[in-house]
Amino acid sequence: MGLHSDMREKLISDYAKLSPQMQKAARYILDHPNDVALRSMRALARAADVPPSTVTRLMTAIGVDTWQQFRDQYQNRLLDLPASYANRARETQNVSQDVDRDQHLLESIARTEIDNIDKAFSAELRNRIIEACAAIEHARTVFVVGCGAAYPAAYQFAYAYRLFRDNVVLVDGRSGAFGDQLRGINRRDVMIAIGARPYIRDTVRAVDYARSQHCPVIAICDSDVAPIALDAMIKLIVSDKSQSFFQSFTAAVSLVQAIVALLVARGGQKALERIASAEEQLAAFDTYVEDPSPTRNS
Amino acid sequence: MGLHSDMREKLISDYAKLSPQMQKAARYILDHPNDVALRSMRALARAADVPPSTVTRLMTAIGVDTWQQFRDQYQNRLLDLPASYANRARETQNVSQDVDRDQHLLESIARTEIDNIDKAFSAELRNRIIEACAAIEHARTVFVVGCGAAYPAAYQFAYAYRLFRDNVVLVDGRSGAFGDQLRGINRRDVMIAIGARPYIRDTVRAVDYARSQHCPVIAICDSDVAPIALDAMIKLIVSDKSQSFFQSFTAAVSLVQAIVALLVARGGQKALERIASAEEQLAAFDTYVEDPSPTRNS
DNA sequence: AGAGAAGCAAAACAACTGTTTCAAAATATG
DNA sequence: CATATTTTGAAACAGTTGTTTTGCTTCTCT
Repeated sequence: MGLHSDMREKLISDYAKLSPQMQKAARYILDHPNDVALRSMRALARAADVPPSTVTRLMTAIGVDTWQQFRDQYQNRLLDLPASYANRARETQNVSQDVDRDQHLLESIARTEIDNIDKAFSAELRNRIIEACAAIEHARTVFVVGCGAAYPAAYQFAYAYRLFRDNVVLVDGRSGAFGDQLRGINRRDVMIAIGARPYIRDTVRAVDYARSQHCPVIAICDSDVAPIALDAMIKLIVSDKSQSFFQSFTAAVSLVQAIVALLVARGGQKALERIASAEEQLAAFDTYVEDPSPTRNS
Repeated sequence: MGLHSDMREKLISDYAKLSPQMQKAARYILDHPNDVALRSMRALARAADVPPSTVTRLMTAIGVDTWQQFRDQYQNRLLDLPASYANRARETQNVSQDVDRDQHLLESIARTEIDNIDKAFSAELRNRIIEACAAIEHARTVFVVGCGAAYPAAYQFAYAYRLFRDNVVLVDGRSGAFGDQLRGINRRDVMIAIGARPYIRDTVRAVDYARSQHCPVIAICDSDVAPIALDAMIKLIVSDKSQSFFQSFTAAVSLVQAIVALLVARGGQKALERIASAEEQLAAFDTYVEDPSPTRNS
C-alpha cells in the first residue's frame, strides 16, 4: 500500500530532527525520487553534494536498515503496480516454510495470475487489442490455431465468436490434417495463433503456411521472438508466469475474451441481434436446462 | 525519439542471426525490459540463466558499445512512460471518441477479470480447493465435464493433469454419447463438473448420472444452487461477471490450473518424475519445435 | 576555557559491477 | 574422419558499489 510513500513520509516527518547534512541529503531525495530508483547511492550522494556516509547515516536515522530496502520502494513506484506483487510474493515465500504450505502456494498463485492479467491489459497491449479487432472485422475468414495448453484459449475464441459471426474456423487438427482446414487461406483472411514455449510444431507449421499464403497473423504468445510471432502483423505478448511446472494460459484466455467483447461492442445492434438468434437456436435444440433462480450475489 | 524501442527492434531483427545462448539472453531482455532498467547486468544474466559474458557479447552483436548505453535507454523509457500515458490519452481522444470508448471498455474488463480471480482465491475458496485436491488424490478415476463455454476449463484440467496421472477422462460427448465415457463410474471415482448459467443440459445430465452412481462431485460453477452444485461434495463457486453478453470463465480456468499446481506440489518427487517422462514422450513424438532451453521463470 | 558530545568526511573494507581473456567444447567444413 | 571455425563459460581484471571505521573538527555547557 504505502510503498515508496512510506519512505517519503518518514523523510518529511523526521526532517526537522535531522542534522544539517542529512537534511541536505533528505531534501535531494525528496526532490529527485527517480535518482533513488535508477542511480547508485554514491552517484546520488555526489549529486546531492554529500559524502556517501551521510546517506547511510540517513538510512539508520529514519529507521531503514539498508539502502537497498529504501531503493526497492522507489523502484517499485516506477514499475507502478506489478512489481509490488512480485515483492510480496517474495516476502511470503520466505515466511511460508513454517505455515501451511498449500495455503501459501494458492495465495502465491493468485497473485501471479492477477499480475499476468494486469500485464495483459496494459496500455500498450490495449492499443494492440483494438488494432486486432479492426483486423478481425475486415477479415473474410478468421482462422484460430492453438494446440495443447493453448487450445482452451483458441476454443474459447471460436466458441464465443461463432455466436455472432459465422466466418471462424477453429484449426485443431483433430479431424485429420491441418491442411483441410487451412485450404484457401489468403491475404483477405486473418489467423489468430496462440502459443507459448514450448512451441508446438503443428501450431508453428500452421502459422508458416498462413504466412506463405500472405495471410496476416495475430500472434498471442509469450515473446516477441516466439516462432509464431515472427512477421506477425499484430503481436499480443502475454505473461504466462506460473508457480507450477505448467505455464498459465489464464491471461491468454482473458485476452481472447476481451477481444470478443470488444468486437461485440463495436458491432453494435447488429451483433446483439445475431447473438439473440444464436441463443434462440440453442434453446430450440434444448441445449439448456430451465433455470429458475436469478443470480443472487452475497 | 525511439529510445528503448531502438534497442528492442535491434534485438528482434537480429534475433535469428544470434547464437543460441545470445538468443536466450535477448529473449529474456525482450520479455523483461524492466530488469534491464533496474537490475545489474550480472543479476539479469543470472535471471536469464546465461553467463555475464554472453550479455556483453550480445551488446557487441547488436552493435551497442557498452551495457550502460543499452541500460540507459531502458531507464529513460521508465522515466518517460508516465508522461506518455497522459499524452497518448489526449491523442486518442482527439483522434476518435470510439477508440477512447474501446480503451475504457478494456480497462473495465481488466478490472472485472482481476476481481473475479481475486474472489476465486479467497480464503474460503482456498480451503475448498485443498479439500478438492485431497478428494482427487484418492479417486480411482477423475471425470471432467464441461460443455460450451466451460469446455476450455475442463480441457485445461484434463490436459495438465494427464501429464502426471493417467486416470482422467475428459467427458466431452464428442465421440458420440456421454454414456460411453461415464460407463462404470462409481463411488470410488470423482467427477469435476464445470458450468455456469445458462446450464447446459448435457453437463447436468452427466452430473445427475454420476450422482445416481454415488460418485462424489466437485462442482465449479457460479452459484450454490446451480443444478450441478446440488448435492455436490465440494462446491467451488467462482464469479463469472463480465462486461460482455458472455460470461467469463477466466476464473474457472485459473482455479483449475491452481488445482493441478497444488496436486503436483503435494505429489512431490513422484509427480515431477512423471511430468518429466511425459515431456520426454512428447519430445520423442517431435511435438515441439526445437527450443533447447527449458522454461525458467524468474 | 576546556571537557565532552555531536557532526562530519576521508579512508578502508568486502562485495559486486561490467568487461576481457583464454582454453575447452560444440559445430561446421573439407 | 580430421580440421577449421564458431560458440561457450570460467577465471581474471580494474573499477564501483554500499557500509563501517577512524580521527578530526565544531559546537555546547559549567
